[in-house]
Amino acid sequence: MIRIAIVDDKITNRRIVADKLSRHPVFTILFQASDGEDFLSRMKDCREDQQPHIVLMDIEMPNVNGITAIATASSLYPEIRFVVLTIFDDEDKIFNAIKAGACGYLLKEESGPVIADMLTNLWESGAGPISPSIAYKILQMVQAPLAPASALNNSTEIFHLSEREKQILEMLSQGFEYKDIGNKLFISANTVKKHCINIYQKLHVNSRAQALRIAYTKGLI
Amino acid sequence: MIRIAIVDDKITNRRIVADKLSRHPVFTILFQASDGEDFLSRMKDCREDQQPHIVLMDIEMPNVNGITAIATASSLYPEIRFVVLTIFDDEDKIFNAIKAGACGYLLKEESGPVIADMLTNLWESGAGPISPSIAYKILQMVQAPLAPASALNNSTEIFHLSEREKQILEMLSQGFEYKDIGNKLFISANTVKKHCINIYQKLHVNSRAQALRIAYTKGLI
DNA sequence: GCATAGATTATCCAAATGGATTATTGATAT
DNA sequence: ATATCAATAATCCATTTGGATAATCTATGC
Repeated sequence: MIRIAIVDDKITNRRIVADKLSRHPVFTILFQASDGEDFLSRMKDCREDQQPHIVLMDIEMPNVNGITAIATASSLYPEIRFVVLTIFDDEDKIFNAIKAGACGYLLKEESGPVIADMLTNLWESGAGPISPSIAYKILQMVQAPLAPASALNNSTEIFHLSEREKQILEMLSQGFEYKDIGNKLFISANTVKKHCINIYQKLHVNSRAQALRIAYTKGLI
Repeated sequence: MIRIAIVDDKITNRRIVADKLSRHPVFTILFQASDGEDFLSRMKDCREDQQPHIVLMDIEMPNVNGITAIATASSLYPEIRFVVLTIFDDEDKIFNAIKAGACGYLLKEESGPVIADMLTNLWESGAGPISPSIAYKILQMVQAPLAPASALNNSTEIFHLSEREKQILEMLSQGFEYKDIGNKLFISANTVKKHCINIYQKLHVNSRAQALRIAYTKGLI
């Protein structure tokens, strides 16, 4: 039984996909979420043995978009496979999603059997649904470690951290505590703390260790 | 003025190197340490603007050996350059030191001018002293990301973490707190905490964030 | 000009963390 | 058989952290 979660801001879209999947008895629709924010908060109070195996995620959504949601959740829940659900084949967005941690993508208008086939294949063999053109771009990215920060290291932007916040996250990763950072930056420890809490909110986590996990695994530092 | 620290368990060795360097007015011998343990503890109460620029480190030492000391300190103090001081050209040990974060090595019997030249060059151009055969091994390591955990990922061993400790460090990195980990492993949160404190001692740090930095940057997880 | 966002600071409070210490058990090694 | 080590657990205590809330000040943009 493959547990699925569907994240899309349009209820009709969610229903269409859910319908397609419900014809196949291997799938259970665990829950549906209306945006990235909603999804992340549902994941937080989700028992670990009841987490989805696969999450189908729309990209364009209010509050927290699909890219950011995948970037956050794929760090926090490394077991879960994230598949982007798109209407059209927007290579750049999908490419960003892959970098954020998605394992592939599906077109919404794909037929029920095709979707079911792709997802069971993902479940059984671990191979995510990826088009040849995207696959080639990824290959290039991996084969060119010479390429500067540009390709791999600009994930900071998708979390919308301010310069000050990036700076403080960096210092957190170096093991400094509030008052150390305050001393170095000539600001109060209270301010540092406030920045940290803001950072956690942007990363949708609630501890330093979780923030650092995202920072390290997504190359924010 | 280049600030130097010398770490060697034999006082005569330290004195010889210190003498060679003191003939060149660019160098200041900041301090000497008698082993890795001693070195790390001196670093802890070392004002940041008074840290050494370059550390000359022997490998074979009691308490904490040079490899472990470099692995720890190069994570905690990324600005500092570590140069291994060896008597003979033991490729394997040097290679391990490079993996741990050393930027090169020097033979102890090298003449004063040669050592001075190597170190000023390191200081000015960033190029550490490395022999061609070691350089080749490093090239292979970088060019073969296919190679499994063997080459890059077995740094766990140099910190002598027990299986349980590795397991708990892993869970710490996932952002779990004491009681979560206790629940998952069916042990008390107090025990988890005890393990953590033992881990910190082995990594020579005193906070979770610092331990995670070492874990991430040295591939322990 | 006014709205908005970022940076700054503070206070109160509950919870988590780090450190020191002690003790028991089981396995391993000398 | 005895010493050592790893894992387990508890207690006490000081410090650090996370969260909520409120306020001020400065750019920046419309």
